[in-house]
Amino acid sequence: MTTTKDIAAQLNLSVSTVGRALADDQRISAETKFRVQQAAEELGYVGNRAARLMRGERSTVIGLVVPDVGNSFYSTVAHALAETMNAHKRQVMLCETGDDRQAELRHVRDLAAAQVAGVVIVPTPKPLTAVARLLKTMPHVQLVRRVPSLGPHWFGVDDRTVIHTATSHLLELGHERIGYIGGTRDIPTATKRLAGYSEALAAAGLSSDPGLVQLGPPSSASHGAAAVRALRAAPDPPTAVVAGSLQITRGVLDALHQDGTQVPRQLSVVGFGDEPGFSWWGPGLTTVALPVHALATACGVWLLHRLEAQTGSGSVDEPFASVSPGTLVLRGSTAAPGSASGTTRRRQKPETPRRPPGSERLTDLPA
Amino acid sequence: MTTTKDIAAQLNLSVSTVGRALADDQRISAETKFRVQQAAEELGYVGNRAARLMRGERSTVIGLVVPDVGNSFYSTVAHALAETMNAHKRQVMLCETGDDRQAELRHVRDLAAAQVAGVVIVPTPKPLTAVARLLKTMPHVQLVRRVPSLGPHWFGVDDRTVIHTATSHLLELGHERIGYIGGTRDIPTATKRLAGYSEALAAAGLSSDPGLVQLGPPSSASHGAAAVRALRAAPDPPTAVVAGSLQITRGVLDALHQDGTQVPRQLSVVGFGDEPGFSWWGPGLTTVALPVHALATACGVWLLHRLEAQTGSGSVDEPFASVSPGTLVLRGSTAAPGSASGTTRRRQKPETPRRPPGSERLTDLPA
DNA sequence: CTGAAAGCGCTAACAC
DNA sequence: GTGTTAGCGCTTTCAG
Repeated sequence: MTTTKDIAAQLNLSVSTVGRALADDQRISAETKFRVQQAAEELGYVGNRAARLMRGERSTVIGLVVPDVGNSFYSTVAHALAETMNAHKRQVMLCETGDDRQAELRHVRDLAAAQVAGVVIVPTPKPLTAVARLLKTMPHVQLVRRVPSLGPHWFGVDDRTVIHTATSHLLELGHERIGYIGGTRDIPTATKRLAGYSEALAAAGLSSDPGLVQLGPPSSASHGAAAVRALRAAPDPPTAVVAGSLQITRGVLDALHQDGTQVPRQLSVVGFGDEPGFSWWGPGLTTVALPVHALATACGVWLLHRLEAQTGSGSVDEPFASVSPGTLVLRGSTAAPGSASGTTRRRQKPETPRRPPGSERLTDLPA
Repeated sequence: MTTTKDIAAQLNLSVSTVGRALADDQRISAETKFRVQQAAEELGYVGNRAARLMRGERSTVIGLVVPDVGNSFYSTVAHALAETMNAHKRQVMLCETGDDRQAELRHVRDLAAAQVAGVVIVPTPKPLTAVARLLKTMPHVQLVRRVPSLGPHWFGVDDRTVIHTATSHLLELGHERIGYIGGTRDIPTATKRLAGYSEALAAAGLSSDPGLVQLGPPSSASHGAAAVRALRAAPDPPTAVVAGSLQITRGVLDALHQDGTQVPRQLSVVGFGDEPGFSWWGPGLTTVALPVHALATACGVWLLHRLEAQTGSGSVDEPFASVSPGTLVLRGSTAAPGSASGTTRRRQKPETPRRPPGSERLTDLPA
């Protein structure tokens, strides 16, 4: 590795002159600057970030802590953040927790050791207290999931409303036995979603039947598959189901496809999140689309703003939270229970598409 | 930020004693060690990586340079690598190029400045020469795409064979007019894939009709959509198409779904890569599955091995290249041209699934 | 067993 | 316009 010293030696200059020349300092003669640039290029000089960091310069690295980038939800987040940070000459350090608290702690500790400028974190359900302590020492925002102990700054979706809307849609179609497949109650997000479901039922004057609720790991497609089969196999099966996470949706779709279940005739389905392929599934999946990319971008921009503001007057530290409503995308997987259309219509008959292309209806949710 | 100095002051010790205690050095008394550990915990001490780096310690960070993590192909790569590095207490720095050479250079320069231990890179089509120069100074491997100027180490798939097999499958079914939708020739990978297509045709004694080949940006779904529509609209349209990239496959599927094209009756389709959802598309997509996760993991493991070997005798630097064959997954989207089954069979009739679940045939390709 | 000192690469005072 | 010096936090001689 070439250093400023090397290039100083080669040109018979002092290191400081070289440093100043590279920093384009006013008081260095144009000629010296040129010679230095030349030599630097020639020797393949690359400034040493570690040294600069030690001198107190702020790092340009942002930590991103997510459960799993393999999950397309989080890969979208990673992409959006990388994009945003890239535009501001910053780097992203990728950390996967696999929803394991120990792994989360290790990563946050590493980020602290690396002196990162800031952190965007999708926390595990119940982070260790050490994580909270460490995060206090660096600017950070929570994304999607929100754990109060980690701080007030958060960007996410309105989970309660999202599932409420999904459930209400089915209620409006006339369904009375609506199943819900979601994450376990230890995850705050999952609790809110479950509440949205229950409240929608309550608002319609229906009592919620515990037999219609299946909770399990939210990041597991197999939970979704098993749960929808369990619901269908029950003595008094639901006429519709709401999926409470992206992976659960995947599992449900796979199971129904494999079992040859007729949707929406035998069962109406509302998904969570909108992925490439959800529109081709059976009659097209009615689902709640979430503005993941926009959310992550907003989160990144906010963090950047905070970092820059912090450099000046350190007063822009007021708690901030942002919620995005989802968007209900109406496709073919939902219909009135036992409806005529559901029984007579051939599912996905290619000659006569149910709707012309691009005619999907989008319904904005109330904030 | 607490430093060793702070904790030394608090305990009336010297920094060196504290350092040794934290490093669990032999010659420090158990009691002193304990007190130091205590104080460190209490003050929330986190070792400063930058300082250690300056002392010549190797970084634990690995750079990952990809076109776009939003692309599920690369998000799988990122996941696999994060997982692998995580298991070895290493971090991953995520860099997106968007297939832009300037962005690629900036990122590689940043990685060099950060003194990363190694780099896994999916290079842009024609990297700037500065990128090659920089990469020479650090251990690196190319992934998927291969550019000779960047070095000999590479992990990828056998692109030629993959598309050759896809094409041969259609030829065996009796197709004679087979379209190919791929990436432009400036991308090495795309060139090899095109060669696989041409060679398969040649081997069957068919001359390749330039009108059946549509080249464009490989990461653009809209290219795939436009291309398949163009092929179908041509005076003498193909009876089958092969898609030459993941995003192209997505575009093709979307277009055919929107247009209500009957697959495989009107057109047989072979995809590239296997994604969640490809099995539900229409009659199920016949496609070439690629072992992306395994490939990226192998790549990561190799790099780790190299890094550790390098510490000892620096002789394990022999060129290495690994190719993985794909796996042809046979589903419903391919059939003989104008075949009886294609014309009479109802597409994806749910009551009687074409095949029982899990009965997809997998065909291993020859290496 | 512990302390003092040097130095990694860089920059910001402080000379001249 | 350029050189000298000091010090960021840590490890690692070399002395006690």
